Amino acid sequence: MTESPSSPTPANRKGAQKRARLVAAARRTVHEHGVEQSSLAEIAEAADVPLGNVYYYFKTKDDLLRAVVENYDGDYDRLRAVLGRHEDPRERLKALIATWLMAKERIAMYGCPIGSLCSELSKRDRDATSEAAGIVLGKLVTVAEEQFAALGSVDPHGNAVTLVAAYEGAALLSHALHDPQILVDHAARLTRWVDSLDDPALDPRG
Amino acid sequence: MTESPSSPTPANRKGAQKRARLVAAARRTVHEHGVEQSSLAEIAEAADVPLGNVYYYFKTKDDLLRAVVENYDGDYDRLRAVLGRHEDPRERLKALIATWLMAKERIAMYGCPIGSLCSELSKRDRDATSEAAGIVLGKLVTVAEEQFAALGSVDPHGNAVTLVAAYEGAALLSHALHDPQILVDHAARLTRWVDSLDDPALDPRG
Amino acid sequence: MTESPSSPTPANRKGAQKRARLVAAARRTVHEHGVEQSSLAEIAEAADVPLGNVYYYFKTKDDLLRAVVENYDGDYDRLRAVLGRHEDPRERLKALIATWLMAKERIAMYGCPIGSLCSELSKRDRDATSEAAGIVLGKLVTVAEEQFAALGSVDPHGNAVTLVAAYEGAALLSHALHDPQILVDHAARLTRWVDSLDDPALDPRG
Amino acid sequence: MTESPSSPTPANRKGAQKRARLVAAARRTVHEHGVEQSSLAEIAEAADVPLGNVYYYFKTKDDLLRAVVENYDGDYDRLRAVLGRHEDPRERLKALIATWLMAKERIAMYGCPIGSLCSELSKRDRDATSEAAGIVLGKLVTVAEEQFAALGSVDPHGNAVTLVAAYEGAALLSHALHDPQILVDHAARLTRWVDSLDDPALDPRG
DNA sequence: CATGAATGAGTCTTCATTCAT
DNA sequence: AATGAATGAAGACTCATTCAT
Repeated sequence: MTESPSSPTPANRKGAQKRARLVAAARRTVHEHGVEQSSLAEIAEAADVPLGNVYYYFKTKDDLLRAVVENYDGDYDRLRAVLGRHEDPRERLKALIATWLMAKERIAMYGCPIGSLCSELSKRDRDATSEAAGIVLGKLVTVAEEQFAALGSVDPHGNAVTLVAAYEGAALLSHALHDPQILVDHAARLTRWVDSLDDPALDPRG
Repeated sequence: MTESPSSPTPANRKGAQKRARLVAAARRTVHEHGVEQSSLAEIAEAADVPLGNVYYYFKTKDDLLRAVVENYDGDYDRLRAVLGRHEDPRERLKALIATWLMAKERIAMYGCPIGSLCSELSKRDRDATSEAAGIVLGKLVTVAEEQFAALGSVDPHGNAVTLVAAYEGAALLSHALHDPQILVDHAARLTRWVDSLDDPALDPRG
Repeated sequence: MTESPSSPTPANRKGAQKRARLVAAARRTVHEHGVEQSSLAEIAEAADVPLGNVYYYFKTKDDLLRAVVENYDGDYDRLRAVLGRHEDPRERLKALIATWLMAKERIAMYGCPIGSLCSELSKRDRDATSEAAGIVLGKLVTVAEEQFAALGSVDPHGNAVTLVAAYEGAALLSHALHDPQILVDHAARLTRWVDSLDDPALDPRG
Repeated sequence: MTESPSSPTPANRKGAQKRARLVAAARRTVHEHGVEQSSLAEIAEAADVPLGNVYYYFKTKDDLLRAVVENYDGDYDRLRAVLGRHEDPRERLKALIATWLMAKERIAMYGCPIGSLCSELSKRDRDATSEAAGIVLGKLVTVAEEQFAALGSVDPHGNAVTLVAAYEGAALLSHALHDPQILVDHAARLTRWVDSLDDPALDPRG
């Protein structure tokens, strides 16, 4: 074996599919049951892959978890594409908030996938893995920051952190209290905030 | 074994101490290493209690976790006492925010103890246990809500949820990005917000 | 759990017995089948201990192996006692050689237990463990060295190394060729050599 | 698959090369890491042969190990050629001893390749394989025996066994104690012994 | 009440070997 | 002949829980 097929070429179509299936199954299972509660056996079965075969694609469980994080990372490409449809940065921010709303049921049921992944991975030893999730969350901040900067915000980073923190907090509460409405209300509030941003006097960071 | 000594009388002082030591050790260990990473053996050792003896005080690991949650619940009594020192509800809210700041190092290192406990317990099977943590978080909302109500807020619950969510989100980001400053900044922002509340026109929920 | 019972006190007689049984079973199994071929399950069964219980006494397989090495180390106390029965160092050396002869059948069948353990452990990663066996072999050299020194040898260490090497080599050949006679012949040769030592002119190292 | 190409003809030059590469890689890996620690995947990668392809050349791992033993066996042809350069059998024996000295660093690091292979293979089930290594060691004895016979020794076989055992023992000790000097000293001692052989009175075998 | 010891199901991981193409 | 992929049987190790004393 030369190397684990981290980036499968079109040559091994079927292999790439299986790998993708494993990552998808892991992503779903980990979101629903948590990192420690998701055994490789369970993930393998969900992906319809024999347990022993998992190790052909991922050397360790941490390796698979890293692939899951990378998979979330890949979501940002799609997110940017969605945001790109809007000219106005304010609209882009509102579109970002809207994406959270779309997943409100799953979030209320299982929490924010990235937020809880960060939480759980940070409690694991392997450093590389636990850092990865934080980086992904950092990218979310960056995406928001770009919009705030385009809006001419005085403190784009601060605004972005505020926005993401508000979302993560709402997701956590919504999950803890089993109340999707919290997410809805928060999304509305954040949308209103974004709408008010052209008036610097109303910036809550002001 | 007749019954678990949930409320130890003065008769078994030593027993109560042991129980308290176990809960304290579990609280600390679980915060630092996570629920699944904290074995009963580890907790027992940290509490200096023989492993076999743990089961006299707690029938199962879930039982111990529930006691930890109750222990956090007990913190509210102390919190109310602290807040009670101030007449002005606005000062009380600011005192609440200040308590978060005091723990900023541990929070940046291990996350909000209650928030991450909620997250982790929700992924466990046993329903009773997983609910418990959410209730504690709900109480934090209630404490804040009381102050907002005293302030004459139009939507005290909404304000309270906003406040707690902002804190939990900031804690999560601060933890994920290893940056205590995020908590500091957020505390300042929230304090400013509370200060602005006497003018209903500035309520961001307005 | 405070600590693995590395040195069981008389208090836990039964536990100490079990531990000893495990070490004895491991010693036998490892000698006969080799380190890698001896699974903990096999050893546990040979010791009549449930597999899961093994880990109460030894945290890892390496830990158990280390105990086996220490067990061989303990043999030297008995060996010294045996040698102590003789006044003349020459007689002691001959007694040492005689002990090898007594085990000739097992040696021809499975090799020298210490020699092959050294060989096998050196191929394992964990340093502490692989060093241990070498130390035991070193002690055998030391025991011999003391006798050569008492004999007034010019190079007691060199003589001791020669003696032990001759034994280990004979054991290896005897094992590889399935011929206990090699050990017998070598023992005779070494005995003759020891007998000739009073005459320095005949020292082959001379 | 028709038959394993045990003796590859010029027709499949490339195949023969691959096979040779596999044996060489296995020989090196097995010497350094041991039989059980050397996985086929590791050997295949060291030989730059795809794992799946190994089984075209060797039906099983034991098969490959047998080829490694045969490869050591082939070394004797070269050894005889080297010894053949000397007329005097005494010189030949000294040349044999010199070959051991040349490898002293690797021997001190990993043990005698043949000796440890014998040790390890004898612990494996498959009889055919475990015998093979012993045979190779036996050939070494034979080579030495021929020289002793040519010298007119009274007990050429005994002398040969003594010589090889001395070497194997020295290799084992040198390896166990991480001391190449042991090999150097022993080589010197054995050389002196060989030099003294014309005088039967000095034969330590008496 | 206390506790050293036991238990057994479950988890990750490795690897020789086989198979489909 | 060649090879990427598959497979399944172990093996080491963990841990909540129970038991005997």
